[in-house]
Amino acid sequence: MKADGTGRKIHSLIDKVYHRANLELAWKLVKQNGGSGGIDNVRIADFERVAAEELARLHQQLKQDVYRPIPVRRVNIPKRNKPTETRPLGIPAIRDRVCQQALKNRLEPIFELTFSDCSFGYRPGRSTHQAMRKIYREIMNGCEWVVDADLRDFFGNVQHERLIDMISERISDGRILRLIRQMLEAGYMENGVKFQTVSGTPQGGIVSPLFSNIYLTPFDRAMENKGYRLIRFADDWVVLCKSREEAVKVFADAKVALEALGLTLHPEKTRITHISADLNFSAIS
DNA sequence: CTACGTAACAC
RNA sequence: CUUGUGUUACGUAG
Repeated sequence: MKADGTGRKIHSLIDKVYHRANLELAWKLVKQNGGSGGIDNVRIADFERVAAEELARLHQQLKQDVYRPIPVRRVNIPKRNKPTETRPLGIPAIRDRVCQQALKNRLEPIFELTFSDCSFGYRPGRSTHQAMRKIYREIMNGCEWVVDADLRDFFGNVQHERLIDMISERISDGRILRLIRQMLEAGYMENGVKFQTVSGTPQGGIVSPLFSNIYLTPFDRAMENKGYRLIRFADDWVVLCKSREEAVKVFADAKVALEALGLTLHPEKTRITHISADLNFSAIS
């Protein structure tokens, strides 16, 4: 183990994680089969025995470096605001979710230290409320022009090689890096047909939100280095500007920074506004 | 602070 | 077999 090996090995983190997943599954099972008679103790005991076996197998596979994630199950759900459009979820198997949780537990404390102060999405101790407060503070400082932007299919366009490069700046354990690569390249299953994944990190994966912040941190830094007042929540970000001219420049610079990551702006959800309309992360469009 | 549960919000 | 992360509020038990 190298510099990042100060923490526990990933397979030693599995136990706690699995306990949670175990209970969650047991509960689903009870709800499915129980119905009238309440909790069926026999079924839970039976389930927990199988779960314990699965856990032991997972430990063993990770220790011996023979663990392979299976393709995620893809299901398209309608978007909240627009019922016509759908969003592809990639749902990993329970066993793989357990593994991802253990991975996240290990990666998060390391990468939290590298994240920018302007990043508010999916981060412990940070909320939309805090992001809003920062926006209002900048408006009070005289920033009346708002660049309001969204990335086109961000989760689907994460480039595997770039992401792994970024992770390897802090993680030198080759086993962990191989594990991440396998998760990214596991592919997906839709209507019983297997597809390969050339890019993207599955929406529904436990590590995906963390990956999204790792992937966009170079963008955060690039914008900060230009002196822009960026506030980012996942793939949704705003820059507060003192003039319309500055706002126009933000677009050009953002485009360049995003291009390096293989990302483009969503044209319909990206615009410049003046603070006459109200502003928040939900009512952006 | 931990564990179980409910609800809401963001993406 | 509609997922995930994060935040917040509340209830119960330590």
